[in-house]
Amino acid sequence: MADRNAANLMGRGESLLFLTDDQLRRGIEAMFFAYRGFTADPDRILQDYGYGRAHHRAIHFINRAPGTTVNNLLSILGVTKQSLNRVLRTLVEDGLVDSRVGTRDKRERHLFLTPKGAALERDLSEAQRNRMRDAYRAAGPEAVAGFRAVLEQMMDPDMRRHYVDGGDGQR
Amino acid sequence: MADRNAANLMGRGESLLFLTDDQLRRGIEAMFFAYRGFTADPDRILQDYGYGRAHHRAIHFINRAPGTTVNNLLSILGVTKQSLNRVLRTLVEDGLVDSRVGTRDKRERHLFLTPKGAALERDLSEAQRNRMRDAYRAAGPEAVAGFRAVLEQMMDPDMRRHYVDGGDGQR
DNA sequence: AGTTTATGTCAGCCTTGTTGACTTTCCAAG
DNA sequence: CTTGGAAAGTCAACAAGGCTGACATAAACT
Repeated sequence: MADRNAANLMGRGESLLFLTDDQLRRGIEAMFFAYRGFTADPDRILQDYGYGRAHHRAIHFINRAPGTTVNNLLSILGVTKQSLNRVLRTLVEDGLVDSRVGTRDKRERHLFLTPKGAALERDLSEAQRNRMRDAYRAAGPEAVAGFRAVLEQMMDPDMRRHYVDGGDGQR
Repeated sequence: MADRNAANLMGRGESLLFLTDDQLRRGIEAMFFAYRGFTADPDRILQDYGYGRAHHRAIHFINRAPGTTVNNLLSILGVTKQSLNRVLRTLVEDGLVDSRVGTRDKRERHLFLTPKGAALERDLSEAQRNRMRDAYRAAGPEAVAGFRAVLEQMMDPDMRRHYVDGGDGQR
């Protein structure tokens, strides 16, 4: 606690990186402010439908891995099944998600977006992609690799696997 | 909508960046998973105190700019005063935050961390800094610059000012 | 057949966001 | 010196989306 401005020499032979507390604080605040920007556009769209971020997340990952089970979704989203169920139920009721009983294991439900659900997904992801693309463009190509590298390190190790492979369908 | 895998040539003469929908999707998911990791450690600590993320955010920005007013905090946090007030009230009641009536303008309240509040702040920010430092180290120095550059672009423009300058105290 | 495990559902609670209505305190302009 | 408006705070009601606990059903394993 005495030497709060300790410098750090990186072992990669590339350059000197000063990880002062103030540098780290800026990184922390950058995450906070950027995440707000990141979710702002979808949030606006969702409001028109009476949905929230939880619905967006469910729709996103069902779209990425059609036919995924509820349990798989749970492990990705990191919420309780009760919490997810509430969101899923409204999406099924509103005809955005199709929930089909598993053939191999009838305990499971396989989830799919209906055409209506896929339409909303496109709206949401297009807005988010546009924001991401603009940020990438303004920051430049080298920045993108660094961005992804740091974020990947910031994840909990368990989550990294959901991130790297595209997420299984119904195997 | 026909050409979903459109390639993008960056105008910087540096390199070719392929911003496919899949590349952008990975960036989006990286943000989602990384933000969870980013908040996981503080969330655990806060639970012991019966506080939530809203308390953390208030404590963080009061620490960064001691003597800041409620209104300034509102513009940084982007919530309603009723929402912030509830959080602030519990922090004052619990003796973590000191709310002093302004001398120049007695309508304003200037906010400070008490020693007890500063202690919790250190706990929280130390955990978060450790996570950030580890991620930086593993990703390497070049990555850090890119990380910060992309995040800065992802913020809403209004927020960038709170990010760049350290945040005013009582001017 | 009976127990255990996996999965999904229902009910109720908490935090933290929202809006709306209102009061108090104060500064500053007419 | 009065009045208009900004800053701060309060109360009430509500919604989203976390949580835990209790429970139902299907499948799997003795």
